[in-house]
Amino acid sequence: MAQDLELLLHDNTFAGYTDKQLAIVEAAVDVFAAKGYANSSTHEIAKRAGVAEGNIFSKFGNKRGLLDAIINPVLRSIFPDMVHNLQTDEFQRHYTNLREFISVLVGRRYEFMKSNARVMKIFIAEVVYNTDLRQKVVARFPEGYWQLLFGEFDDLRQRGMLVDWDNSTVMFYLIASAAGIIGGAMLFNQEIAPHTQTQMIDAITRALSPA
Amino acid sequence: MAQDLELLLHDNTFAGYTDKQLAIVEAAVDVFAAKGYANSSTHEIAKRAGVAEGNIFSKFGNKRGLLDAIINPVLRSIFPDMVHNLQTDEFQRHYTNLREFISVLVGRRYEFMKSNARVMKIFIAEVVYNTDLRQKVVARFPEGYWQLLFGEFDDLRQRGMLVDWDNSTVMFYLIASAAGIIGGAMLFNQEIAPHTQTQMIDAITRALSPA
Amino acid sequence: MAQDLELLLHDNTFAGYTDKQLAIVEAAVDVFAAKGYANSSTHEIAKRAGVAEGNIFSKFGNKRGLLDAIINPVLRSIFPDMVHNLQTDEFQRHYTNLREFISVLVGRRYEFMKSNARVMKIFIAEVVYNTDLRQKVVARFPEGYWQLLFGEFDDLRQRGMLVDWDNSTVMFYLIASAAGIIGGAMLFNQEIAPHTQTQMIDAITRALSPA
Amino acid sequence: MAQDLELLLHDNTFAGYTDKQLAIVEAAVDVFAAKGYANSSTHEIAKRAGVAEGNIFSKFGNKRGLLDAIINPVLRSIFPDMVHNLQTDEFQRHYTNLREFISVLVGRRYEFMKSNARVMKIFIAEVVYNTDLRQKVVARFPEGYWQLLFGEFDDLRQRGMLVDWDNSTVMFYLIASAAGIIGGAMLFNQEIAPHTQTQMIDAITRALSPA
DNA sequence: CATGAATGAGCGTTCATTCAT
DNA sequence: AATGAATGAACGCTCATTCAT
Repeated sequence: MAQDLELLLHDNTFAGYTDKQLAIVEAAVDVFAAKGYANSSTHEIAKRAGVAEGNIFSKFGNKRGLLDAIINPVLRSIFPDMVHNLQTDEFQRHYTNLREFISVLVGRRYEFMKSNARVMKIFIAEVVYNTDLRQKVVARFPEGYWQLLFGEFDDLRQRGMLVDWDNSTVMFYLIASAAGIIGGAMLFNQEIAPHTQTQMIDAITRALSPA
Repeated sequence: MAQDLELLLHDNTFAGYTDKQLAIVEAAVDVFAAKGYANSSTHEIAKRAGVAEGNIFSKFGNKRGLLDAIINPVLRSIFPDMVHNLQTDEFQRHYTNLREFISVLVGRRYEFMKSNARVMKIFIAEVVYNTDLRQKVVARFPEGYWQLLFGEFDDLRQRGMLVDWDNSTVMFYLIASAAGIIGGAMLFNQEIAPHTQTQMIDAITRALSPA
Repeated sequence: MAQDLELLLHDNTFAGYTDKQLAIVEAAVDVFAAKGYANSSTHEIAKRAGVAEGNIFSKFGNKRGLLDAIINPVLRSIFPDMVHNLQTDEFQRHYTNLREFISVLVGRRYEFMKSNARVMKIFIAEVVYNTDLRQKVVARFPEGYWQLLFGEFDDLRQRGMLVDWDNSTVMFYLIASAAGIIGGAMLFNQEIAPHTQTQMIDAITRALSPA
Repeated sequence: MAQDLELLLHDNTFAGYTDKQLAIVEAAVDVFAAKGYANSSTHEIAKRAGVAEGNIFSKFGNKRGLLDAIINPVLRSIFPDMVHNLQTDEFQRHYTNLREFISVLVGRRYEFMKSNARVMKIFIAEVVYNTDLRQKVVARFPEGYWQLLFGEFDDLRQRGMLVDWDNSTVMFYLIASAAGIIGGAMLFNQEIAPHTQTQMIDAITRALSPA
């Protein structure tokens, strides 16, 4: 939990929360991740948080509001406000090769997910049945982001370092295989050893290299 | 649904079902896939099936029994009884190269999943929170299966066609990336065009080829 | 069961019953006695009888009708049609002493109850909550019966063999203590050994003898 | 009801109950006694108590818990914790004759049952079908209790005041006939007039006196 | 007569939510 | 803000009863 909360606490969502309210969020993350949102009761969450059930509703309005309070920071964190990062972060530098590029993109996401496994599980379970949320995720990537990312692809391809596919197909393979690898590991509660991480990134790199 | 039922009807699980009982299964697949098992009510399923609610319980015992009736055929179909298939099927032939091997293994699963998208969604959602079911899936792969699969890996590796990793790491990448690709497509209700299928299999092949 | 049925079969209620219908009655006696009428299901009775559930309703109308078919013979048997017995049976002879009188009255009822333990249990449980049935029981004892019984009491009292109480009080003690003794034994599924039977009858005799 | 509650309120089981929770117990005693536990619905109990049905379950867990809350005080009251009462109460004094002894033992129970008729009815009906509860009743009489009671019997017998039977047979007659008398009275909702009480105790005394 | 699939009212129970304290 | 008793709609489920075969 400490890890999960560490992340959530960096989000301004939780500024001004009382100790009890934070305890509710902590407990909710535990319970939602263990049994799924629909199978969790506000009674159990309140008990685990050591507070009265009413507190959940005075702060979060309803059970759904509590879920949103957990999910929204994920939306903001894993898909950080791309507009602000455009000039900095992932695209400010020039990658000398495909492997370095993949390593940064995937590695960063893996670190995040590893540190926030329970919150991520809640988020993903919600995304599966929630079309609105799915569209919100897509909406977090503004036009400009794709331009920069695809620009990076184009650059690598011109230098003969990237397979000759549609940019969107490249992106799909990158996201899908990385998500499969990370999700698979999480499903069995296992970390990916550093050596294996290297192997995985090597493999994705080969996959996206020209034939 | 037509597609889903087509599959399920080939499974002997549904032999002897009355029309109403089949209608319940059809409706349940619809509702479970749309809202998740926990958020679905037997009342809604019965209404959609045009049937009295009691029928669900006289046939399936309880709500969970209805889920099992949907899930068990998946277990039998996507992970067929490997013990009996050892000499036949996927391992009877000799693959001339890695790509052919991957193409058969992955392609076959993709076809199945595409035809049974809703049932698969139900199955996967259940696996995430159900440790028992996860172990059942694992148990469907007996020792002998791994020996044959890994023997195939060893053979390909000796012929210089497979990356020099642990067999289990190879397998993990293969399953995880394929699952990510197929799951990602299903999440957005999209088929993978034949051309893209080729690209994906090419990519996985490169990923698992020696450096 | 054999014993219970032996009794019930002597009642003309069961004349013309098919084998299946008799099997239903047998099964119902078992189940009602074990779990109580309200906690027994027609499904279980039908299963135990090896017949389809519908048979219960085509023969007995409803579940209550099945209970009545079991209870009515008890009403007729344990409280036999007193009018017909007036000249015969219990009051035709002259008892030489109180003990002999009690021995016949109580002994006969005990034998009946021992042979029909399960049916009696069903009957008693029903009587507790069923005012109508209670009144039916009372109604089985016509005016003439009391006259004869109380006449017997008066006779014994005049001969100095019976306590100087109201006849109705004598009767109450007689019935209540005998019922308590027999019921207590049945509650723990135990027979009363012949030696103990003698002791009990001796005791009741002393209880009702003049001080 | 007032009477019943008077008793139950003296039991610490009901300390800390809210008004509504007490109303539930009151209503449950009414309904259970009138129709039997199995035929009573929580809906009816809640309605009669003027309370939402959910309150039953938040306080008592389930319907059975409500029955237990009614039954347990009976267990504690009618069969008080004998271990602690060994030196006091019924056995501390020396009875000068059998009648006095019976009068205390039976009279005390009769007073209790008369004041708690409905609760007793519920208790007895439950005992008939509940083997566990029957054993609990038996378990409330520890070894030491029997020793004292049988010691009292032995003492009376040596003084020529008690019939020459097994102690357990004496006890059985005592309990069974008293229970039959009290139960019979309760079955027809009638009190036993003081004069009749005297007669009954006299009768039991004679029954257990030497021939 | 016999069957058992089908029905649906009613049950015990859960739980998000409200609100007086 | 904090409490938890109270609420009642909705749930999964049971079971007496019906009826087409």
